[in-house]
Formats: sequence, C-alpha cells, structure tokens
Amino acid sequence: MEFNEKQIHIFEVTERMFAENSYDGTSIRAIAKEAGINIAMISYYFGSKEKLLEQLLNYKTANFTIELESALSSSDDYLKKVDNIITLLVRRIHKNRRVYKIIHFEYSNGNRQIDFESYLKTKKENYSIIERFIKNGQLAGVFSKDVNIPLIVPTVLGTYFNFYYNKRSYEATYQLDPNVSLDDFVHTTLTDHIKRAIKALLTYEMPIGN
Amino acid sequence: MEFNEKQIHIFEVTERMFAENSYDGTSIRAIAKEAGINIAMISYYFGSKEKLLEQLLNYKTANFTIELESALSSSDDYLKKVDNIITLLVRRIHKNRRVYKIIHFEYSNGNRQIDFESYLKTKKENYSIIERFIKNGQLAGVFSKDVNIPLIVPTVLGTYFNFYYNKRSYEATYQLDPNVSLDDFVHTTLTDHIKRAIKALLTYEMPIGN
DNA sequence: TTGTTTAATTTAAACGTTTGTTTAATTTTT
DNA sequence: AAAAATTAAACAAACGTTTAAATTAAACAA
Repeated sequence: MEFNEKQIHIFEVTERMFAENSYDGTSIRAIAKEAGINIAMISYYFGSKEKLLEQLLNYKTANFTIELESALSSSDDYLKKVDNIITLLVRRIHKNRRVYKIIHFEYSNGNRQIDFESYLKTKKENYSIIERFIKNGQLAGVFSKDVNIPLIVPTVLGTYFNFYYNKRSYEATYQLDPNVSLDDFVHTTLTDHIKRAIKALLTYEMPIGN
Repeated sequence: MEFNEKQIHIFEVTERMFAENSYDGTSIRAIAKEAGINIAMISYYFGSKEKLLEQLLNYKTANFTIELESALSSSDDYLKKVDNIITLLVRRIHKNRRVYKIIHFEYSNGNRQIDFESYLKTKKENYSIIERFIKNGQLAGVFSKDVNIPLIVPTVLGTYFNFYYNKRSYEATYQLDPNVSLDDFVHTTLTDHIKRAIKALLTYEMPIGN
C-alpha cells in the first residue's frame, strides 16, 4: 500500500486520538478538525471509519521486522545479546506504544474483524528468531533448559505496558523524579530492570525440591 | 457505599461490556437491554453514564486488599513465599481482569477525572507490604540487593496482561492446546513462568563486568 | 507558451441513526 | 396514603456517511 502525505498525516492524528480516547470515543469530525481537513475526506481517502482503522494498523505495523538479525550476528556473548535484543524491543514498543495500545484494546477483542495477517506473520517471524537464539544458548550451556520460551517476550513487553498503562497511579505511588522524562526513565531504569529480569530468568536453575 | 442487588447486577453487565467494547463503545441502551432494565434506571440509580463508570470502578476495586499478610506470615522460606504471593496476585488479576482493563484504558488517560483515591491508597498499602518483604529477604541474604523493587509487580501483572491483551495473536502464533482452558493455562503454565521469572530476578547476581 | 478538457480534490450541507438524558405518567412497594 | 421503582416517550446533540456542487491540478492539443 502506498499513501500520500495527507493520508499519512491523517494516520498520525488518528493514531494519537484512537490511543487516547479509543475508537468509539473519537469521532471523524474530531479527527478532521485536528488534521485540518473536511470530514468527507476520510471517506474519500479510506472509505469509512472502520477501514481507516484497518489501514492505520497495517500502515503502522508494516515495519515491525526489527533488526533482530543484526543484533544477534555480533560477536557478543549470549548475555550481552540478550541486552541487545531487549534494548531493541523496548525502543520499538516505546516508539510505537500508541498503535500497540490500539491493538490491545480494539483488535484483541475477537469481535472486530480486521485484515491483519501481515502483523501476525511478522510476529511469528520475530518469535522464530528469538526461539532459535535461546535454543542455541541452551545447547551452549548458557541458558537454562526449562524456560517457557513463548512467554519471554510477553514478560518484556508486559513490563513496559503495565508501567505505561498504570503511569498515572505509578507516579502517585512511587513519586518519580519529575526531572527525569518519560523517555529517559524508559530507556534507562525500566530497560535495565527488564534486562536483569530476562537474563536472570534465562540462567535460573530451580533449587532442588521445586 | 451500599448497593442493592439490581445495582450490582448492572455493575456486572456494565463491567463486561465496558471491558469488551470500551466506555464509548457501549451505549446505556445496550447495557439496559443486556441487564433487562429500562434505560432510565441507570440515571435513576447512578445519575449518569460517567457516574456509573466511577461507581463501578470503586465498587469493583473495593476488595483489592488481598490476603498478602497471611501469605507472608507462614513458616515457608523466602522463595516459597514468593510463590505464594504470585499465586495470590495472578488469581486476583485474572478474576478481576475486566475491571483492570477498564482502568488501563479509561482511567490511565489523564483526561478522565474519576474519584479513585481509595484505589490508589490500596495500591500503596499492597506495595508497602511487598517492599518490606523483599527488604527483609535482602537483609537475610536470600534476595539480591540491586533489584528495582517498584518494577517487580509491574513485571508480574504485565506478563499476565500482555498475554491477555494479545490472546488473539498469541493463539495464532503458538497454537495453544485447545483442550486446555484459559483458566487452566493461567493458573498453571503462566503462573509457573511468572514465579520462575520473579524468583530468578530476586536471586540474580550480576556477572562481573556488567 | 496558450486555452480547453478531463480528472482529482475539497467543500458545505443534508441524510437517517444513535447517543445520553429528562420528563411525566404509571405501577409496585412500603 | 406516601414513597419508591419502573415505564414509554420525547429532547437536543452528535454520530458516520453520502451527495452534489465548487475548486484545484493534470493532461493535452494548439
């Protein structure tokens, strides 16, 4: 799919508004006003509001084949490669947090039918790369053998999004340093925590009796 | 706040519909139809749709003071207590996953003003209990000293919710055993994974050079 | 370059529905 | 007889979508 500048601008505005106020909480009039266009342009360009959502999701997730391969082809050791992967993952989900939020709330419901095959395909490919890396690490004796591999990425992404979705109460509970921006916190403290958790998980050997 | 049977029934219906179709995606007519009542009853009982949301959240989160104390006062060792806490946490969030989803979307937006002080207070109390437990474990030499304590619960909850919010693509990617119910999977495989991750994180000592 | 024609874009206005809320009358309970 | 609960009907406002006219851009022949 090719989109012109105006369509991409509508995508940017729509992504922000859908993420903040949900699909049904955002009227096409509000989108048009924010984007500086006439409401009829949305039907003209995308056909309907629902098709706008579908094309938005496919456009925004089209480049989700992250550079995992290059991160894994370095000469670093296994634990350093884990760090590299997590740095990449957190950077991507933080950059794309809004479209992820839309997916979590509008697509995860089975009740919306969206053509989203390309997203699922990319997800499978990314998982295969990570799975192979971990299995190699297990064969090399670095990683523990009884790890639930499919649940590792959910732990990485979940930690980030649970922080993001609870930012409001998180700030109230822990009084974050107001001089540290969200971006800084995510790419330092939060990323370090996730790196630590995953490296620990991958190298953990159950104490006897468990 | 005291609510009669009819109000509680409306809460149950509303919770499910708000979680599935969002606040703005659920009309009070749809709620009334599903609950078998007249639409005017919602204004009569709750004042407005927005006040229904507020009272729903407060009602559904009123009992979030989980039995952490009892789980920590047992004679189990520290690692077994971690297991106990996680079992409790996962049970609670799974049981209350719908209201959590509403909170994640409708409240995490700063733009909705809901009186939710009691929820924040409970959260702080629960965190204090967990913080004290971990610090005791650190003093006892069981837990590592350089753990980010405020981010531990986000990792527990986040793993669960990332699975829940991506269930649709998760199933497509990993072909879950269709004979294992969601409840079973959560309380066995998923809970075990989280237990392992947190115990590993709490006992992990960074290799030299990191 | 010109003027002319065709296509693409943009607009304001209107369409029928659905929205949350309120009213006033009715029924049920106390 | 008084209070509480329930109902159908109506309200204006907002919704997604479509229409037909107006404007702009592109293509083309001279």
